[in-house]
Amino acid sequence: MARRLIVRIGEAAAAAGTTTKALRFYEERGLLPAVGRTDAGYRDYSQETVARLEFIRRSKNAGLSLAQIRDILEIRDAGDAPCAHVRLQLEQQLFELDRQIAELTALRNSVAKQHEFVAAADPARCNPEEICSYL
Amino acid sequence: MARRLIVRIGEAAAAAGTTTKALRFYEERGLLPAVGRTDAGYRDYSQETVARLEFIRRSKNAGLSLAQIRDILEIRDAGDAPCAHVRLQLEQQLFELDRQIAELTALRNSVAKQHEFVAAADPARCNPEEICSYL
DNA sequence: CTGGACCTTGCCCTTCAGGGGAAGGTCAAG
DNA sequence: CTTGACCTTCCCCTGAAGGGCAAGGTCCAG
Repeated sequence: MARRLIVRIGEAAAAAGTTTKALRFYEERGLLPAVGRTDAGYRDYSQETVARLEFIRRSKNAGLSLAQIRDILEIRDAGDAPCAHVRLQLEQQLFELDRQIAELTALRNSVAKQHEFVAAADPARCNPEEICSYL
Repeated sequence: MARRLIVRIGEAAAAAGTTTKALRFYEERGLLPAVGRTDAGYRDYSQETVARLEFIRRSKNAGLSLAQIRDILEIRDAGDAPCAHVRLQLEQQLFELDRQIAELTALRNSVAKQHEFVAAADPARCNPEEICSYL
């Protein structure tokens, strides 16, 4: 049986489209389990871990935080299907995104109004004591 | 002529609805000019500075950064009306807000789609090797 | 004259997801 | 044998806008 060559951190990082720094950081944050080591102390990643990195990348694309991703991974590691939890996370994420969008939109409208005023303004009528009357 | 009593930092902060820490920070960042001191070294704020703090608060409400606010203040301090610059800042701010809103909206739509899938999912059909097929 | 409320500077801490770089060990090729 | 490309841990830095706390000085009322 052809034992797989070891997968060093740089290789795993490149395969996952990220950096060695990120991989160590994920490990520290509990997203990657304690990984095997060579005699010299080099990390040796399995194919499984590489798949895990794929998952992490997809989750990040959905805007999940590392903490949220870690929670999902923990459920899967406990042997359960994380579907229900993932659904909850996505619901919260939707809620949060809606909140942020609403907040930014409100700010945008307010700023647009101020911009209208200042665009129509006569600098000579600005009161220096207010610094700028349109803000 | 009744000389005004000194306005200490705590008083000025309270009047502006902020904290002493913020006032020292603004000074350090160049938003407040070097302020008068009493013999004991206490800062003594003038009525002008309090008006300046009002302006800073209004600008922050428009989502401007301290750096942007400082630039506007510098123009006013140079003796010019900052209208044109303020208009430019507001335009950039609008542009930036639109960009952020578009980005969040795109993410929201993508997440909504994933949520739909996971909500209709059968946990038994989840492939453990992918962690979660819906992310 | 003493207590408490205020002020001063200076220093570290916070969130997030790593990045940069030092000091030192290891591995394969020439 | 050496060189260069890897790897290890450790520690500090980023950005925004301050917050918290310590050690010490000051002001005012009782």
